Order: sequence, then structure tokens, then C-alpha cells
Amino acid sequence: MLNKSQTVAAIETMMTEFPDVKSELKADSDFHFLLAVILSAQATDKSVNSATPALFRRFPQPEDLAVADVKEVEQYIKNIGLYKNKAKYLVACSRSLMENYHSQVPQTMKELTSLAGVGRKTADVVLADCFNIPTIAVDTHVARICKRLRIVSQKDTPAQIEQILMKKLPRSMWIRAHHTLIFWGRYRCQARKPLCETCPLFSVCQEGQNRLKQDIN
DNA sequence: CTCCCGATAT
DNA sequence: ATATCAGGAG
Repeated sequence: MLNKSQTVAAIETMMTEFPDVKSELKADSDFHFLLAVILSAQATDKSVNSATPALFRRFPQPEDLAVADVKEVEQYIKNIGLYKNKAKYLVACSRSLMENYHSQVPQTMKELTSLAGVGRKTADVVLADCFNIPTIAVDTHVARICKRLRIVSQKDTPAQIEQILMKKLPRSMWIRAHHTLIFWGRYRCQARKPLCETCPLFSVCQEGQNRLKQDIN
């Protein structure tokens, strides 16, 4: 397992390759950003961004989506996976925002996860990207990278990974480290194509060493 | 744990 | 053909 200083060093190496990291989800308001993050579950940002402009034009405010027909919402997002569940979430979420939060996106974990379709990961993303509140959202990329590098152990759950990262990284790094890990997972150390041959972290990466032994790549 | 689920890369 | 993609609810 990588210790604190090794973990910080690994993240800093990633930062040199991706100096300007931020969310790639497009949105013009906190409300629309929340919807985009809900839609992004098990889907690529690209597919979400291709659907959201029309959706957001049709439903500018929580009040508009709260009274919408779920079937109509489905038509706007049917090119995204899991679209039937997501359509329900969007309407129910908007209704709750309207009825319980004055149509404002709340700023606490507890309130955010009370919304339909919003779990811990989505809440973490909103806290960090909308309100600049330090969190480390653990998605599929963050989990994979941390496991390959042995920043965490193979059996750790996303919630455990989040706790370990918060211990190993200074709070001032959390939000940027999160985005950096996403970019690293998306463009450098992909699930099916780790690109170990040219990886600057190869020498400290347990997964890289394993692949070398087994002659993968 | 299972179910949800289209688009894309491999 | 199959794995993967900014997961969450029941």
C-alpha cells in the first residue's frame, strides 16, 4: 500500500500530465449540473452532454420538471443508459427540490442524498463542483486507479476509498485530486487499456508490475 | 444482491 | 460478442 507521501507524489505526477482538470459535464446552473450528474451514472459524459442542451431548454427550472410527464422526459434522455430510472429520478428530484428546498440545490450531504437519484458519489460531486466544499467523490475511475496503484486495497468499497484518500491527502488537494484521478482514469489508465508502456507511474504501480510479470500489454 | 440500459471501444 | 461508462434504488 502506498503511504501518504507516496500517494501525494503519485497524484502530483498525474497533475503534471493533466494541469487543467474540471468537470466535463455541461450545465448553466447548479440545478442543471445536479441533473447532469444524476444522468451520468454508468454513462459517458459525452452521451450526457449530447442530451442535456435540449432537456435543459425544455425544463429551465425545478418547477418545470416537477410537473413534467415522465414519458416526455424519457424522450429527451433515451440515448443515455438506464434512462427510464433516470427520468423518474429527475422528476422526483425536482419535486423534492421545490417542496423541501425552495427550489435551491442544498449544500449538505444529508440533504443532497435525500433527493431521488442522488447517492453519496453524486452528492460529493455537487458539493465540490457547485459549492467548492472539499470532498472526494469515488466513481469507477477513482476506484480503479486507487486499486491499481494500491493506494487502497482491492476489497475497499467506494465509501472506504473516500475515507482513505481523505486521510492520505491534505484537504487543500481533495477537489483537484478527485478531478485528476478522473482524467487519469479516462485518458491515461483506462479500464481496458492501461498504457503501462509509457506510464510515468509504472515503477510505483503494483498493477503495472503484475502485468509485466504476466506479460500482458 | 439484482436490476436498470444505450452508445462506444476493443 | 463483450466490457465499460462520473451509480442508485429496492
